[in-house]
Amino acid sequence: MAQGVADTEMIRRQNRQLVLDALRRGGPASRSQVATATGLSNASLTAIASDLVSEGILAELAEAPSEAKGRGRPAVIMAHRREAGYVLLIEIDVNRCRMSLLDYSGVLVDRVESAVGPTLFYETPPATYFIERIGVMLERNQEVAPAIHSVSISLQGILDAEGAGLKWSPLSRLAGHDLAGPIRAQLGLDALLYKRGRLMADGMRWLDARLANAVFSTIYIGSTIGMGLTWPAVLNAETDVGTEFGHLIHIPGGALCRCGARGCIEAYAADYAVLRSAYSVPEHATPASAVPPADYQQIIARARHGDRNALRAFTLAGEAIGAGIGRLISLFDIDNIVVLGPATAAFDLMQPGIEDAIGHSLMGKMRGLPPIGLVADAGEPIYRGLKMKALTSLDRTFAHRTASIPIRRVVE
Amino acid sequence: MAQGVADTEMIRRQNRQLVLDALRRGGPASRSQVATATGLSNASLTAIASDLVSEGILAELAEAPSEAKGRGRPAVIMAHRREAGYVLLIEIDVNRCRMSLLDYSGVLVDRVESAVGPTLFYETPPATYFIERIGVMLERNQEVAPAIHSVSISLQGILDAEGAGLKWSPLSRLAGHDLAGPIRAQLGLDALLYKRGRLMADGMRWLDARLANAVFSTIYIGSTIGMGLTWPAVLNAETDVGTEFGHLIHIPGGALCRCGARGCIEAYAADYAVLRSAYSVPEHATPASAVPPADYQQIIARARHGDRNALRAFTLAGEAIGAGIGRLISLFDIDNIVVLGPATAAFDLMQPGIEDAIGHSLMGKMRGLPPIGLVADAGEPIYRGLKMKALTSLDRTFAHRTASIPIRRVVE
DNA sequence: ATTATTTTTTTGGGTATTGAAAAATATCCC
DNA sequence: GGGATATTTTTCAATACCCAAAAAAATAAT
Repeated sequence: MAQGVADTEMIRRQNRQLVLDALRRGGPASRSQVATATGLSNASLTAIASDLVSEGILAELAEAPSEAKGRGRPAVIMAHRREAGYVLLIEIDVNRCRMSLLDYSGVLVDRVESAVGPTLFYETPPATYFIERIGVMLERNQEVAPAIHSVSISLQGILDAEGAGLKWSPLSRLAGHDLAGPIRAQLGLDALLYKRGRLMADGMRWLDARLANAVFSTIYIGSTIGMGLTWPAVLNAETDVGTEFGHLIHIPGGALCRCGARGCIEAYAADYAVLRSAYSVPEHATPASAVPPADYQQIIARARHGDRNALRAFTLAGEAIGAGIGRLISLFDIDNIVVLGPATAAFDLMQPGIEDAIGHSLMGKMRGLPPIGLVADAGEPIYRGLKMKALTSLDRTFAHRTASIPIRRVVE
Repeated sequence: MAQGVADTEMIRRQNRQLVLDALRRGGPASRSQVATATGLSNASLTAIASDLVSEGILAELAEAPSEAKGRGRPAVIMAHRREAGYVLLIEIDVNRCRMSLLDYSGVLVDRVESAVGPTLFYETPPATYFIERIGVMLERNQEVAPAIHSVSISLQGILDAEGAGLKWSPLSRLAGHDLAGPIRAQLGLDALLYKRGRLMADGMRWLDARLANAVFSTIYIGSTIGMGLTWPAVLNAETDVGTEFGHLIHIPGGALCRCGARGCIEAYAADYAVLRSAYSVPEHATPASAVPPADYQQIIARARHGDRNALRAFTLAGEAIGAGIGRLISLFDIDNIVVLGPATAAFDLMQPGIEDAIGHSLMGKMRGLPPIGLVADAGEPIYRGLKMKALTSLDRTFAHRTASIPIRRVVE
């Protein structure tokens, strides 16, 4: 019931998607390589590939890779046709807004970066701001502008159920507005909103081959706490969970969080929380609005020199993270955890607290602490996650090949 | 990649499943009724139904429902052919073990109940016990025994990743053994293990039509705390999450739980915890091994008469549940919650604590408390959930109609 | 009897996949 | 240079499935 009637068109749609996915994952390949990768027969690949090429979705590369020259009919390498479509990516955080224009093969075509101030959205409604910024990009790339299919936006906060806006965000005044609606209305572009924490996890799946088929969670620890949870993709289902790990209550009535609640994990483990603890500021004191990286580094240095208060601050942070992981693994079967962000530099200082907290929960004792990897730079996973979301969404559109969605060609 | 190649056989498999599902959900129906229910054409239904009937999976009912007599060719009502296969259900808890033998239409064929004592598995290894009990049932039903496809077992505790046994259980010595293996080896039956909390949620989806398409959670509050989380079924994916809500840490280092950890939700909200609080026993005192229902009722009565300690006990319980719900909705988008078990009688006493705790978390403030339904009897949802799991698993087997899995017929 | 009505089956057309055979296009080697 | 060999692609014939429309079946109403 949940799924509809299966018919012959659906077969083709699914197999087209299989082909596009294989190329997305494995890069340019010949028909027979794709056939073995997907499990489809060569005959089917002839049919599917010739459709995709004639529809302008795939292109045949003129030059075969020189190393692979052997006897026999030379393989024709196929790849995503770059001009088949374009996607626009927007990453926004407290400091900057970065826009990237990518072609269908994932190559960066243009990029615009702008500074974001704390009062930006006091002056300009978010949708207006995004539309203006996108306008700049469209202006700069007028030839390909009509071929842009969607705008994918990376955001922090809590998405609303429709994915049209945010219900809450650490960026002042960003939440509470419909973003997708105005963008669609004024620019005719589909806006796809993604939670930053989730993109981090998706990005890691693409960046680290060992994670390709794992169920894992990423935890970003910096000025906020962001968590993402991801399962291996099942062709149809988008296994997505709207997680808000940083504001999971660690200790009821505990330390004051930036969000206004008390006892959130963030209020113990974010940079401002560590500083607060390290300087023995009461935990109910208003959180600092921003922590200079140097200050955080200084606390790390102090802790490494044996400063009790600094060490205690990281222990408290570790306990909050550990208890959070304990709660997480009580609810999900997780194979791996990847910790990202500035706090990776202090991970060894938090580790005892983490392990201690894990050991105090039943599920922690049962399952043990999953292996934890460290990745200092969170920017790359976010970008990769956003990029692959946008491109695979385009793949899906193209796989459907309903005549009603004509492929917009730019160059002829 | 994750999903395989789609071909014409898969279409039929999927559409057969659609037909079987429609009958499972809507009860016996004619070909044209099923056609409109599934969206398949009448022509396809003729083909699919005639296959299913000739394979002995469906049966045509001799008598059409008398009320529906009108002009025109009379409809031929089809239903699951009862003798197509059988399933065995086992529900085990601290008090009893109940075995039910069901035919393919879901009708109860035989039932055996036995008492379970606290030391049962000290004397007999669990697998041995189950095999012996199943043996009794097979003995009593020798004619249909060869047609039993699987044994589905409802258990409390933490399932291992393979679903072959438990990693932990509140029943002494039940965990840590392979259950599915020996049952398969000695009886040739597939054993399917299910977490009781999860079955409760699945069962409620079948029992309450309003929940049919909801994302919801059930919370059992009694001598243990059991949570289940369920999403509307997507044909292929089994959206299952191995949840252990009762032993989610509520307050790190807090009240002593039966599991040995400190601060679990259970240690505040289970019956023994309420008694402990109400009698002002220190929260680190060893939990009572069992609480007579009358004792629990008495605390409820006291609270209703204004007894401060009793009221406080339920407030603490409510806060633990509420904080747990707050954590749950921080990680999942949940439309509804159903509370089951003995504590429903005291729900109004816990409600202020629940609402208070929810209001203290960011996500609670954002999303608000989801509507909560109360169902006193948890037995019925568990049974229904287990039954439907077993039968739909059989449906899936039959939908596959690979020639290698012959339909075992009993009566000829 | 004949007509109207409703369900089910049959028929014809269209689209998929696949294995096997054929075609295409290189390199190898004398 | 020309035949042998090797690989990749394409073509072909067989088979499976779905659907719309037409036909058949089976009953009630007139």
